[in-house]
Amino acid sequence: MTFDPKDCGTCPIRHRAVCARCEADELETLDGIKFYRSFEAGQPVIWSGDNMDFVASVVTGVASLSQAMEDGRTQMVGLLLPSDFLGRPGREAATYDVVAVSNLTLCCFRRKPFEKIMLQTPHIGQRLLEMTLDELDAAREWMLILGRKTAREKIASLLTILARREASLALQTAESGTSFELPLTREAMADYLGLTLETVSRQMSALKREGIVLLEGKRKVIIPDFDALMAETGDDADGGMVS
Amino acid sequence: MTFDPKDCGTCPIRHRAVCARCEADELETLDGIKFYRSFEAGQPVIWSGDNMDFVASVVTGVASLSQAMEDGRTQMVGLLLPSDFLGRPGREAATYDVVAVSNLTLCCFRRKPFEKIMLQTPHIGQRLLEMTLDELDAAREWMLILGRKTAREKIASLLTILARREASLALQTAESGTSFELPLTREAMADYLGLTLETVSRQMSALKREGIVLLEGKRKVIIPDFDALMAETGDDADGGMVS
DNA sequence: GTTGCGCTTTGACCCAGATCAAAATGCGTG
DNA sequence: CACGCATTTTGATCTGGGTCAAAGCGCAAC
Repeated sequence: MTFDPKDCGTCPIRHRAVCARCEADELETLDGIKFYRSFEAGQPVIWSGDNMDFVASVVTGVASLSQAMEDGRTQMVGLLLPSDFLGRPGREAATYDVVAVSNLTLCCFRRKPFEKIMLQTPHIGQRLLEMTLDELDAAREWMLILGRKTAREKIASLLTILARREASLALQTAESGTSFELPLTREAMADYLGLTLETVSRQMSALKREGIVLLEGKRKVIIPDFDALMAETGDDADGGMVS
Repeated sequence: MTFDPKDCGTCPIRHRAVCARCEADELETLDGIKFYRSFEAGQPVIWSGDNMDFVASVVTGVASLSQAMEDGRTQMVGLLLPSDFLGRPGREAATYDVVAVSNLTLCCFRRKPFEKIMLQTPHIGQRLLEMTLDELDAAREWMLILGRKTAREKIASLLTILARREASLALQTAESGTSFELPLTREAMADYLGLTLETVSRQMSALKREGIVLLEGKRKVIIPDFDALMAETGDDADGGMVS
């Protein structure tokens, strides 16, 4: 449960180019209230309705936010990768179920002190606004996927989103085919896309059969021709996608 | 095209209880760069990709944000009622198609000056963060609707959302049955819910037939028993919904 | 090795909602 | 009032993805 503080180098609320003036104070103050928590794949981080006395930033691993209906239907509504922010300043209770999709490390800040620091350091609020607006754009892209795309387009869209996000993290751009770790089970993919796991499996098999994606082991996805995958998403050829 | 400045009393970025200190300046400065624009029902406000040199707040009427695929499939991704905010500080181009769903009046601020004022008045940024987080919660609720609900549940959910939002605007709480203006065509409802307009029509007819909603004219919706409608949404009986 | 268990794949069938088509309902206009 | 046009309703049929069921496929533990 102990980590090198530099692990939190990804912490996005610190990434500010401007105003070196208060930068030092800010880091210092945030450092004073931060602590790390780790979760194993599959473990719950918090349940909807629980008291949530911290906010956090993902250091490593993947977490999901999801909403469940009482009959068991589940929809994932957020997928948090390293540098993503979890929690809402000013809110007492968690609004969603948060689960560690893979092994997960969070850099947490106790909520009350964090809110106080936010008032003193406009930067943090500004940065948080940026991030929230980006998340909102991503949510809206996701709404198009859920509402209007076919199962095949949904799968292709998810794969391009994951490929892009992992690529931007590990700034290895694709030259001879992109590849990335698929951290999601079939069921998690289904919950992301509003499908059943059987349909996800069938469409993955179809894409594999057609050579649009290759699977290595069960986790590694290889995309020999990214444009060919893009063509299956239903989006414009150019970068019509947000984020 | 001229409006009484107090029309903008709904302008949400001014609603701040705290800090009377800079309140005066803020209002003054914002007033200096604001102007009004009106649109008739059906008119486009801006197309995705267009240069957007303003941000705005809805004064009266309803606007929609939507995304279209090149084959014509359309998904609404935002529905703006009075007091909602339109546009993104720091972004040059519009990301979505914005259409006036009903007659619409916007209180606009030129983007560049607005961004400058934002830097000077942390309030505005804080308020905008609040609003954006609320919108994100709404978007996530919407994702559950799109991904997991049946057509009937989708319709019921939309009606409760509209009833609630209109009620909160015109603080007339329901005593003997709620009622509200339905500003959306069947097609707009379909685009909101990821359905076809035929399915929307059929489900509306079914709810009408069963007495769960009454229609007066073509715009007025009466809900004799709000709980009965709620029971059709698939959500928990208690206020499990956000916003 | 083999047993057990969770995850994934594949198959057979079904149904909610899409699609295609036509009629009905408004409603502004000459 | 009758015409034209957009919107909505209703009907008939089709189909993509859901549902139910049964194998496969690792892989960790013994």
